Amino acid sequence: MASNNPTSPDSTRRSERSRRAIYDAALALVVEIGYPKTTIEGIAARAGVGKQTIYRWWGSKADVLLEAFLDLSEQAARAVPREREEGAGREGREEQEGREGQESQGIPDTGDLAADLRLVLRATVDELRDPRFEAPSRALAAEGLVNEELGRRFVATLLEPQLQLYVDRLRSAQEAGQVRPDVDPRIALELFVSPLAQRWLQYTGPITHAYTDTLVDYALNGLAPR
Amino acid sequence: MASNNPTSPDSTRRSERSRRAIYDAALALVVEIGYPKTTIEGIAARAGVGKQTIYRWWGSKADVLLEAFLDLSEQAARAVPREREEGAGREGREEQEGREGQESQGIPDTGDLAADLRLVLRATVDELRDPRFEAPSRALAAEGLVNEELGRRFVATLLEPQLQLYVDRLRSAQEAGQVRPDVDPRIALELFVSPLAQRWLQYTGPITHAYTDTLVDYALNGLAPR
Amino acid sequence: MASNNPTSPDSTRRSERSRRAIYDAALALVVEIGYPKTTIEGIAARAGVGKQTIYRWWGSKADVLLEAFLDLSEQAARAVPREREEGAGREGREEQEGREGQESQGIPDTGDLAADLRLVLRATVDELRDPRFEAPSRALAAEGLVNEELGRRFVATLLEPQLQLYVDRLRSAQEAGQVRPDVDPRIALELFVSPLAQRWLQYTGPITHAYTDTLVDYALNGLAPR
Amino acid sequence: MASNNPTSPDSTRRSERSRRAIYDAALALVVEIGYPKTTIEGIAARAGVGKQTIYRWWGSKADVLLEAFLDLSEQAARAVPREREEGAGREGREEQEGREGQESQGIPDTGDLAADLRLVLRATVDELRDPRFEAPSRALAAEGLVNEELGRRFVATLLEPQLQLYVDRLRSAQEAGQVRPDVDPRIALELFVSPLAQRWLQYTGPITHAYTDTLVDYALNGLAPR
DNA sequence: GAGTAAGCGAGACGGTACGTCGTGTCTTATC
DNA sequence: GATAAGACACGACGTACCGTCTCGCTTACTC
Repeated sequence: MASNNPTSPDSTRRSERSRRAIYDAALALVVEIGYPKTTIEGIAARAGVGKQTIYRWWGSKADVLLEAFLDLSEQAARAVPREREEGAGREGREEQEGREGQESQGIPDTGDLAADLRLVLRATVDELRDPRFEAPSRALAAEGLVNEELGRRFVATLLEPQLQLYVDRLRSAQEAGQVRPDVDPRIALELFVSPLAQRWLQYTGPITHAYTDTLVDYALNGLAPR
Repeated sequence: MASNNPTSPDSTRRSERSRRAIYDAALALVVEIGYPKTTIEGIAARAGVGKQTIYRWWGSKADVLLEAFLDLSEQAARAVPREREEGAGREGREEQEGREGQESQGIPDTGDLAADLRLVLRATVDELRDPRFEAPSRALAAEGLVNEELGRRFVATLLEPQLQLYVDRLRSAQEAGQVRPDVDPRIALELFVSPLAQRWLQYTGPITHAYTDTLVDYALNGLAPR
Repeated sequence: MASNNPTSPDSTRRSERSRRAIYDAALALVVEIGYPKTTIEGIAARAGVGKQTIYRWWGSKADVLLEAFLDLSEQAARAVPREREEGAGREGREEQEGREGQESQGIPDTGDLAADLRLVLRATVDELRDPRFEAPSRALAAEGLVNEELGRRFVATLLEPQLQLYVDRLRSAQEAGQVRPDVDPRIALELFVSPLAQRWLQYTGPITHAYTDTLVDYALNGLAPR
Repeated sequence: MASNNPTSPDSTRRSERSRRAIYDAALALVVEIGYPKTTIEGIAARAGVGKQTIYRWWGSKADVLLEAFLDLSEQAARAVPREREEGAGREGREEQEGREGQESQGIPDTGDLAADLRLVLRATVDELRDPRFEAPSRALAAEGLVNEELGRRFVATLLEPQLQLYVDRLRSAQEAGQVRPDVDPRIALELFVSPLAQRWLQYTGPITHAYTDTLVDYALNGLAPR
C-alpha cells in the first residue's frame, strides 16, 4: 500500500520489530496526546527507531496511523473467534460476540431483524467509548475529511467491510420478507448507521442504547403512520 | 466568542478593515490551497495584516475560520430575502430559495412533507458542491472531530440552527397527521440528514438527487413492508 | 538635545511629571534588569506614560538613558556643595569630597600632585562600584562603542568635563614645576585615567586603591630607571 | 567553548561547510550593516543555513561573532609567517610584519625598547582602521561591556594573548636594565595600550602615529621632570 | 567465511511555521 | 495640544517538526 515506488526498499529485509514498535507508538501517542500533537519525530523517538525508517515505509503520519489501526483491528478480529470457541455452548453468546469484534464476525441472524440490529448497534455504542478505538478512528476520520485520497482508503479498508455486514443481513431479511424487496440495502443501512456515526463524530447528540433502539424502530417502520 | 480573555484587548478600538481582510484571506486560502496548508502567517500576509492582529483576536486558525465562515453564512442569509422579494410572483420560486440560503429561510410547508423534504434535500445536494462552501465546512468539520471544544461550537453555531428547521417542519407534519405522533423530530431528521452528511463528508457514496429522494422514501415509509 | 525636529512639539507644554518618571524608570530598569532587556515599552509602562510621550521627546532608548543619567549626575553634583558647606572646617575634608561628586567639584590642589591624584583616583575606584552609577554608564559606553553619534555625545557631555578637571590640575602642576613643561596635559591624563577605565569597562584586571596608586607612580616617574 | 551543553549535539557530525559560511556571513554583516542590525535570521539567510544550525552550536549572536572573529584572527596569524618567509632579506621587513598579525608574532626586540614600542603601536594604529577588523571588535567590546560573561571571554581569548606579548617585551627590557626592576609589566603596558584603546573605542581623541609616539615617551620617561 | 549491500539508529541539515515580544506609527479619548 | 492607552504592520526572536541527508553499525545474502 505504501511501498513499490520506483526505487522502493526491499521489503524482505524489513524489520518486523520496528514495524510493530511504530504501530504501538503511533497508537499510544494518539491516545495519550491526541492526533495533532502526535508527530513523526515523536513516534520515531517512542518507538526507538530512526525517522528514516518511518519515511522509508510510509508517506505520512496518517498513513502510519491507518496501517497501525488496521493492524489493531485485525488483531482484535483474530482474537474473537478463539473467545467464541471457548465460550461455545454457554448462555449470553450474542452478548459476548457483540462486545468486541462483532463487526468482522458478521451480524447475528436470529430471524428477527429488529432484534439483531438493536443488539449490534448497542454493541457498537459500547465500543465507541473505548479510547483505544476512539482516538485513532476520530483522527483518521478527521484526516480523511480533508485529504480525499486518505479518506477513500479509510472508507475502503475500514468502513466499507463493516457496512457490508449490514448489507448481507438486510439482504437476508429481504429474502425472509422482513424488508421491502425494492429497498437497496446499501442505502437502507445508512438510516441507522449514519445517524449514529454523526452523533459520535460530531457531538450532535448523546449516544445511548435507547437512541439506537429508536433508530431501528424509525428506520424499519418509517416516520409516517401506518 | 473568542475575546474576553484576561487582559483582553479593547474591542471598541478594533479595526473592522483588518477583520474583514482576515476573513477573506482565510476563506480564500482554504479554498485555494486547502486547510492543512493554510497557515496563520499565510492568512496574515494575504490580509496585509500583522500576525499579532490575528493572535490578539483569535486563538487558532480554526477559530478564525469558524468566525469567517459564520460571517460568510450570515452574509449569504442576508442576501437571500432580497432575492426573494425581487423574484416574487414568478415561477420556480422554491427552486430559487432552495439554491442558496434556504437553510436560514425555513423549509417550505406545502402540506406535502415528502415533497418538501425532497426539494430541500436536493437543494442541499446542490449547495454541497460549491467549493466556497465545501472547503471551509470540511475543514471545520475535520478540526471539530479531533478538537471537541471547537466541534461543539461548530455544531452549536452552524449545524444545529439548520437542523432546527427540520424539527419545525416535522412537528408541523406531525400536527397534520403525516408523521407518527410518538416520533421525536430531533431524531427523525437524522434518518435523512445524517446519511447525506456522511456520504458527503466521508466519501462513502455518490450524492445525487435520486439518492436523497430515496432517503426520504425509506425514512417516511420505513424499510419493512406495509 | 533630541528635539527641534521639523514639526517639533511645543516644549512649553511638556509634562515635567512625565519626564521625571521616565528618567526614574529608565535608570531603575537598567539597574534591575540590565540595558539590553530594558525596552521603551517597559520604561513607558513603569513610568505610567504612553509610549508616544517617549517617542515625542527622544529618539531612542539610549537617548533617554543618556539624558536620564546626565540629570542624575547634575542632581548628585548639586548635592555635594551643600555637604561641603555643612562639613567645612573639620578634618577629613578631602575624604568627604572624594566620596561623591568630586568630579564636578574639581581636583584638590594641595601642591602635591601625586597625593592629589592618588586621592581622586581612589575616590573614583569607590564610585565605580555603585550600581546606580555603574549600570547606566556601562550601558551608555557600550551603546557608544557601536553608535558613533551617541558615543561622541556621551564623551562630550559626560566624559570630557571630568577629564578637563585633570587637565586643569596638571596645568597647575606644570606651573609649579612638578610636570615637564613639554607635556600635553590632555594626553598625560590618559596615562592613569585610561588604564583604570579599561580595567573597569572590560574586566581586564582588578581595580584597587593599590592599583591606582601604582598607576600614579608609573605615570609620574616613568617606567625607565632614572 | 560554546558546546558541551546538556544533551549537546554530536560535534563529529558537524558540517564544516556551514560553520565557515556562518562565520563569513556574520563578519560580513557586521561590517556592512553594523552589529545591532545584524540578526541571527540574517546570518542564517546569508549563510544559506537553517536558523537551528546556528542555535545548535552557539548561544547568541555575540557567541557567533566571537568565534568568527577568533577564527579570522587565527587565519590572519597563520598567514603572516608565510609572508615573513617570502619577504625575508628585503627592506621594510618590520613594516611588513607590523602591518598584519604582528600581535601573535611577538614584539620585535632590537634592544631599543622605545623604538620597538613605537613601531608596534604605529602598526596597531594602522590596523585599527581596517573595517574588517574594526567592526567586529567594536561589536564584541560593546557586547562585553554589558554582558560580563562574554566580556571576560573576549578578554581572555582575544585581548590577553596580545597583552602578554607586551609583558614579555617589557620583562626583556627589565633584564636589559631599560625598565625599573620594581615595575609590574602587566600594569606598565597599560600606560600606552589603554590610552590607545580608549581613544579608539570611545572616540575620546584622534589616533595618530604622533600620538602613540608621545604615549611611549611619557610612559617611559614619566611626566615629572628628571 | 569473507565481502557486500541493504536496513537500521541516530541525528545534523535547510527549511517553514509557530506563538511572543518589541519597534515605531497611528488613533481615540481625556485633560 | 500634550497625554495615557493601546491597536496596528512589521520583523526578529527562539522552538518544534518537516522531510532529506549522511554516518557508522548490524544483519542477511552472495560468492
